[in-house]
Amino acid sequence: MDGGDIHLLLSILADGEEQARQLGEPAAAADDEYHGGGGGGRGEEYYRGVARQLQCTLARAMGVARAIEAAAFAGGGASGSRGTTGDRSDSPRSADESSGRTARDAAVAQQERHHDTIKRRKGLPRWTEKFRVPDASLEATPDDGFSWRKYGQKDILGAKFPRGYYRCTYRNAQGCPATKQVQRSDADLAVFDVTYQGAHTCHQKQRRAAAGDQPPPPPPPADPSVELLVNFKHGLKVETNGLAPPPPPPPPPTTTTNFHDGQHFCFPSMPPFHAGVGPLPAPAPADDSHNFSSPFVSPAGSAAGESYFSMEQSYEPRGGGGHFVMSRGDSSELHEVVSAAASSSAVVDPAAAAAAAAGGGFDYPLYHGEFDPHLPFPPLFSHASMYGQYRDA
DNA sequence: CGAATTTGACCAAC
DNA sequence: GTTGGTCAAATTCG
Repeated sequence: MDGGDIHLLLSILADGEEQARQLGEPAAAADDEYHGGGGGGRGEEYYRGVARQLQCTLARAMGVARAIEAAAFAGGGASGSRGTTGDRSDSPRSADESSGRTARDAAVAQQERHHDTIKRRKGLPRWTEKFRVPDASLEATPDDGFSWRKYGQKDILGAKFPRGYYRCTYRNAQGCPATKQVQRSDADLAVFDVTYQGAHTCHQKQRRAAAGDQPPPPPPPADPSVELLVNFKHGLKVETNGLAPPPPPPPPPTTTTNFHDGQHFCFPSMPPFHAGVGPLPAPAPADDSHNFSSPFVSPAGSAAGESYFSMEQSYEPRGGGGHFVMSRGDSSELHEVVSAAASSSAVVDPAAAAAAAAGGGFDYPLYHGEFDPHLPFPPLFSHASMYGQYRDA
């Protein structure tokens, strides 16, 4: 990792700080173009918007931080060759990333524990996000804006629902190593567990790549965060615009998953690992932050009323990496966890705290993250050989 | 017709 | 031996 990433991280954190500040002094920034709903003014929408924005920012920061961390610990040696098909050099995964959660998530966490033996593919960064959908009847899986191709499905021991395996659509075309596993929680049908592995190195437009509809909105404003905020506001309110496809009717299952029933959600699913790892033609930092914010808040994707995703993210610990949790309105808990993990996530601490404060009073989705200080970073470009298949290539 | 999904088989890690 | 993850042929979809 180089200073560049640190720089990026600092930059992102600065954003977060600014956002946190906005939350602190709402009156001021509140109504640029949004005079809230009259009376109380900037009300919740505003706060939510900022809160989410902040969440996005933090997610980004985390992504960068992870990349940095990972790289820092990558020294080891990314071994060399790998077998043809399934090669998995992994390491036991222990810990259950579920700690410091709200009771309501306990169930979900429970499911998570089944993961005792998750096999991981080489040291690709891996993290989990949970999505809670308002309507459990929906079949769709969270759409992060990226295009995925399903390559497998498997029944998992202890889980009612099969786990779907996806890989980036552009794996062959661009050698993108990103993959994800989607599994619906049996404890809570409205919860989807999405485990991502490997960052996207492809250049797909995550915007609505999967959606296939809704034309990409206007060009991103100079300040992504502004757009974010604006979108949030729109999304949260106007949402059910004619634009969004009927939320209730469950869209075709899986595959090029679209979650537009869902909504705006900031999606840290693509931590900028590429920014600091591997010989990638790393995009400019500025670009990065851009990618983070704008894509996920498609106005059209807004969902119904109060229903929006609850997202939780966790970074798989390996041998007990630190972790932090941000949960709404429970700063005490947060503090505990945060402090407990301070050692390894110092970078995020301040931000997390801020976020905690910020989220304290909103429908702030639970946010949970973990770091893996020992994340090995194998040659990012081995994908070709690791999977190197797919007939049509 | 090409692309994406399905699904059983295969393989490697416990 | 069991389980999770991936492969790849067959099938379906657009």
